[in-house]
Amino acid sequence: MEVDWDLHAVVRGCNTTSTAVATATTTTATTSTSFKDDFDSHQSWFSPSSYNNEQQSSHFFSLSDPFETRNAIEELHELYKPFFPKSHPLSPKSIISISSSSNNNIPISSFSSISSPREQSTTTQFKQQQQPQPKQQSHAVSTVATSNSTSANPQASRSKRRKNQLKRVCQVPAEGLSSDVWAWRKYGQKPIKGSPYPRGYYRCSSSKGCLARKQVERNRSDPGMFIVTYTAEHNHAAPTHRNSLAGSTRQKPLTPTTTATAGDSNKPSSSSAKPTFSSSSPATSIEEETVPQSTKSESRELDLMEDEDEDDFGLSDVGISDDFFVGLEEFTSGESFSDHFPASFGLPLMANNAATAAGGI
DNA sequence: CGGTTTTGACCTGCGC
DNA sequence: GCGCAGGTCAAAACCG
Repeated sequence: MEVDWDLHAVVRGCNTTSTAVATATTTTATTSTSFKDDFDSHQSWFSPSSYNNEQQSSHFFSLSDPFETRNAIEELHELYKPFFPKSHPLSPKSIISISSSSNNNIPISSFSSISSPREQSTTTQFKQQQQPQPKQQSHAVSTVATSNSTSANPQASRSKRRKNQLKRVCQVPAEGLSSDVWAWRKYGQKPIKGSPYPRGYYRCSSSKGCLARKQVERNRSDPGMFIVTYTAEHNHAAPTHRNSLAGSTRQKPLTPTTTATAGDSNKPSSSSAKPTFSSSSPATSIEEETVPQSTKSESRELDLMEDEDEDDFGLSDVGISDDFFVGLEEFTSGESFSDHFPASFGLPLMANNAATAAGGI
């Protein structure tokens, strides 16, 4: 369907620093739990072929390229930013906040400084491609920024789920997913119409009361990329460690699931995702694999983020405490983390979380 | 034992 | 008002 453009839009927002964004999307996030299979087969996920009309070189996003990794990570950071405490101004670059319906042009900030020329170029292209935006946006966008509207009451939230919810959409390479600091618990998965990949629904497991939610979906046009949509903010500091890994690893050797994804029911897919990857941590999946490389970039991002303004995204509503950041700083400052983890938050856990997040994949 | 993942069903929002 | 699709819930199974 028309979804594709949505994705593009999203991508654009994430990858680009530039502003124009947002036209995008509502349909944002797509998740897929079972990417693993795909990943295995796809070495070049990062290749933004979709971005550049598929003309671009496949390595555009190759892990080997520092820039690319960095980008991915950056994106992640950005995503999280919104959910971070005020103390950390985040740069919105990759995040597309969906705010009022009518806003087609959301200024995205300044992350550009970091972005490599390449990115920009791609971005531009995107814009062009995306221009035609169907009405969907209108509704997607409709989600307003009332930050937590849903949050306080689960019930309430449910009723208004689609209505006024602040969503931040970002496209991230598998790597990026891994960089999620938060612990996410998957509570659902659904096949999305028009998309071969299922969307995974995650909620923050760090705190019971936390309303933060995340949707992970694979980018149809670029299987290597994931579209992550964040809803609501964390009302607590980032977890220092994951609650437990129990169940996280769930591997079913077979996980034939993946196959399904394509279009039909994607249910099974979710299961496959993690296990298969086998990388280091169970929970993690795809993401982990990539993570290591991105490390530095992430730490870097943190710095950047601080400089950035949340306001651009209206992130101010985040309810995270400063403590959270403090902790982050420590991590980031520590070489150990920075070297090994992207850092989105410099937390090792990320990997786990991300994995889950990723989608479970 | 505690937490996560999976999965089907239910509920709600949205478009027509 | 109806139908579709998305989002969430809850039970069962699984894992460390």
